[in-house]
Amino acid sequence: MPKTNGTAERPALVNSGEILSLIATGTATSRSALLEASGLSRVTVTQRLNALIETGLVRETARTMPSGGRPTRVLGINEQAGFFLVANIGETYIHLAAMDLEPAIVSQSTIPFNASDGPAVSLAQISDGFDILAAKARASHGSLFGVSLSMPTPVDFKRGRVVGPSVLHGWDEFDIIGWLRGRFDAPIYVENDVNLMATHEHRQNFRHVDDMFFIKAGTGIGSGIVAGGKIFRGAQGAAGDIGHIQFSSENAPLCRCGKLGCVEARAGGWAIARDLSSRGFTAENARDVISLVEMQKPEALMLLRSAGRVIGEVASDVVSILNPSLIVVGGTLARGGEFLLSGIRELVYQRCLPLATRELQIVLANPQKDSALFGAAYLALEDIFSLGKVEQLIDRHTIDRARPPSQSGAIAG
Amino acid sequence: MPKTNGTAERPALVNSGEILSLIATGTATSRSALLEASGLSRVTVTQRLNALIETGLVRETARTMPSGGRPTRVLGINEQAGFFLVANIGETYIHLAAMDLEPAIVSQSTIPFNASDGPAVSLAQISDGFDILAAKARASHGSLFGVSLSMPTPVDFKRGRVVGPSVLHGWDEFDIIGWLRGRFDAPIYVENDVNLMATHEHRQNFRHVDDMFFIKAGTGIGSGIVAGGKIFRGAQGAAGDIGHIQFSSENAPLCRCGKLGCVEARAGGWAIARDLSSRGFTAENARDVISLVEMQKPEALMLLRSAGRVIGEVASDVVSILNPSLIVVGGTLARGGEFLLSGIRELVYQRCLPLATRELQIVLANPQKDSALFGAAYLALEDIFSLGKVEQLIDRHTIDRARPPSQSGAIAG
DNA sequence: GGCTTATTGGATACTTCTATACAAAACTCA
DNA sequence: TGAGTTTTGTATAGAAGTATCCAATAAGCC
Repeated sequence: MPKTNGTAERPALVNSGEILSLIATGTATSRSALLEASGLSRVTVTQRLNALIETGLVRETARTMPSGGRPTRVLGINEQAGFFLVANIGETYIHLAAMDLEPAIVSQSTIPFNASDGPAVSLAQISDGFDILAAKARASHGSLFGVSLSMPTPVDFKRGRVVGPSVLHGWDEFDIIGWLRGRFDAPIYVENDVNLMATHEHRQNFRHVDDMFFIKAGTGIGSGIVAGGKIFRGAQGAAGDIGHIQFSSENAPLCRCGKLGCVEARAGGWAIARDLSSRGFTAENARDVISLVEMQKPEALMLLRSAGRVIGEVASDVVSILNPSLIVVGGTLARGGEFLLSGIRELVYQRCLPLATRELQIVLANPQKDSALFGAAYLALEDIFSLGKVEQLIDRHTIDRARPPSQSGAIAG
Repeated sequence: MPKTNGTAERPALVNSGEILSLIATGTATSRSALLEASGLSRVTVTQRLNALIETGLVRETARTMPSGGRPTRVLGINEQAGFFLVANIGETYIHLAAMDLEPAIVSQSTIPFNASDGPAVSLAQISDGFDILAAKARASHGSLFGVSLSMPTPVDFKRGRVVGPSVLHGWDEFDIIGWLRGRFDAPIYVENDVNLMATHEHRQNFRHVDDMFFIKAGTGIGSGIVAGGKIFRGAQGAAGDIGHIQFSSENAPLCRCGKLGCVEARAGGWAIARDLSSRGFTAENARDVISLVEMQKPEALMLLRSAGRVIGEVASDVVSILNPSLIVVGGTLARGGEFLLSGIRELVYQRCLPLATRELQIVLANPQKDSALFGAAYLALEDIFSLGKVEQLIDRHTIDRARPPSQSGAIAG
C-alpha cells in the first residue's frame, strides 16, 4: 500500500528526495552529474526528475554547460517554490525578512527590540512581523519552508535554546523552538549570529574551503568555526568563544564578563571606544570607532591596529590548534580594513610555525549588513534539503500545492 | 554481466558491503539492528549476512542480548579473518606489530631506529620486520588488510607524508605511502602519533563522546582533536599543535623550535628536566622527571604542578575555542597523576566561562604503552570497513580465500 | 510445564530499478 | 553544411529487493 501522504498519487516522487537533495545542495546540477552522484540508472533519474519538475520544486535553468557535444542543461531548485522567514535579533532592533530559496531577500522589515521584555513578548512581536511578511510571500513564493532565528548570544543549536547568562535576561534556557512551533507549521532553527555570519561567508564566497575560521570583530568579539565544510559547535554550542580568552599581564583591563584581561576588554569595539573616550573622543561602540578611523584620527588608527595585534594573538592560538586554511575577518571593526588586518597578520605570521601559515589566507569579509540573515537562510535551506529530511519537504509541498490554486488575494490577519 | 571480481560466483555478496560496514563499525550488531539500520528487508539482510558468514568475515558470537522474547544473537566481525601490520616510530626504536581485527596484538617486535638513516633505509627495515610478522600472522589470520604507520611528526594524512621540518631529517615530503605500496599489496596509512593516541583513547574508552580533546604531555607536548567523533586534522594535518603556542612574558625560556616562551619550553618533559638539572638533579626527559616525581622529590612535584598550570593555560584556550565535553591527558607526564591534573583543572576552571566548563570532564588517559599502535589499527580498520570501501575488501578477501586450496583442487560451483 | 514475547528462516507474488539498445537532440569544429 | 560528440528520452526484458504470510526457535514469567 502506498504511503498516505502527498506523494500518494505520484509514485515517481516517492524516492526522489535524493535527487532533490543533490540539486539543492549543488552537489549535482545536471542530469549526467545526477546519474553519477546518485548511482541510479538514467531511467530512474529521468522519471524522478520529471516528477520533481512537475511539482515546481526543480526547474531547468536557461544556463547550459559545454561538454564537447550537446551541452548539459543546468538544473536548479526553483527559488520561488517556497520561502523562509528569518530574523536577526540585534541589540536594539530585530531585522525580519522573507527569503526565497536562492537565498535572496523577498521582503523585509525592522522592529524595535527591548531585551528586558523577555522572550515571550519578543517572540510574539517577531511572529506578528513574520505573519505580515508571510502573507505577501505566500502569493508569489509558495509555502513556508522554514523559520530561522539569529541570536546575539550562545545558542545550544540542538535544543534550540539560548544558553549561559547573557545580555538577554530571561532568555536563558527558554524553549524558543517550542514556542515558535505554536505559531508556525515548519521546521524551526535557532543559531548564534556569529556562526550564521560564518556560514554565509563560507557558502557565498569560500564554498570549497574545508577549514575556515571566521572572526567577528564588532563591539564584542566572537568567532565561528567551519570544520570539514560544516559549522563546528562543540558540546554546548559554545565553540568559538574567543572574546573571553584571557592573557595574563599587568594592568589587565576589566571585562564586561567580570574577568580581567579578556580579548574583548583589550580589542573589542567597546574597549577601543573606552580608550578613545579617555583620550577625549566621543565613542561608545564599534561604529563610533570606525567613524573616527574613517576620519583618519591617528589615535583611532593606532588603537585599531593595536586591537588587530590582540586579535592576532588569539588568531595565532587558533591557527596552532585548528590549522585552518583561511581566516575571514568580519564585523564592524573589519570596516577598518588593513589597519585591523595588518595587526592580525603580524602576530599570526610571527607566532605560528611555517607549516601552518604557508598556505594560510587572512582576508576581510564582504561588508554586508544582512550576513546573519543569509546565514540563517542557508542553515534552514541545507537542513531542509538534507538527505534524511527532503522527503518530508516533498510531501509538504505537494500537499500545499494540491490545496488552493491561490488566485483570490486577501489573507485575513 | 556480473562484475569480474571475487564476488562473481556469489551474487548475494555483491551489495553486502553495507551490512559488513554496519557490523564492523559497531553501528548494528544484531540481525534486527541491521534491519533497522540498513533499511533493507529481512530477506535481503539474511541473504547477505549468510554470504558474509560463509566467507568467514562475519560470525555469530556466543553472546546474546535479552529482548523480552527470544534473545538476539550478537554478530561481530571474525577477528581472525585478516590482520594489520602496524608500526610506531619512536625516537630511538620502532615498535612493530601484527594486529587482528579486534584490534588486538597478534605478535610484535622492536627494531632500533636511527633518524639519520633517512626514510628509504628505515622503511626497508620496517618492511623486513613486517614480512616476518606477516608470515606468522598469515597462517592463523587470513590475509593482510592494511598497513598503518605512526609518526612522531606532523603528517599530511591525505597525502601520506611527513610535513614540516622536524627531528626526522630527510623524511619531509617523502612519499611514504608510495614507497610502501611497492612492498605491500594493501591500503596504507600514515598518521601522527598523537592523533592515533587520541583515536585509541576515544574508541576504547569514550566512544560516545562527540567532542574530545586529547593532550599528550611527554617530553614534548602535542594534542589530538576529536570533533564529531572523528579526528580533526586541519588543512595541512597540523591541527592540535599546542606545544608551540607562545605566551608573552618576561624571561620567556627558549624553545627547541627557536621561538621564545612556547608551551613546550615551559611545561614539556625536557623543560622540566632542564629546570630540575639546574637544581642539581639528573634528568633529561619526561621519564626521568616522572622517576623523580615517583620518588616524591618536592622540587619535581612543584615543577610538575606548575607545568600543569601552563598546560591548563592552553587547555583553557582550547576549551574556549572548541568547547569539548572531555579533556583526556596522556603521555609520560600523565603518570604524575593529580600533580599534573590539578594544575590543568585549576586554570581551566579559573579562565573559562561556566557555560563551557559545567559539563566538562578532565581525566587521565589509561597509561598504555601501545596506545599509538592501537590507534593505528583503529584507523586502518575504520577506513577499510567504511561504506565506500568495504566492497573492495570483500573482493580481496574472497579472492584470497579462493586461491590457496585448503584441501584439494576445485571448489564446487 | 504452559504462556508470552521476540527473533530468525523461508516461500511466494509483487514492485522497483537496472541494463541495454535505439533514437533524437543540441552543440562544436572543420 | 555535415561529421563528430555528448546529452537526453524511451521501450523492453530481466534482475534485485520487498511485503507478507507462515513456521520454528529460544528465552523469561507465572
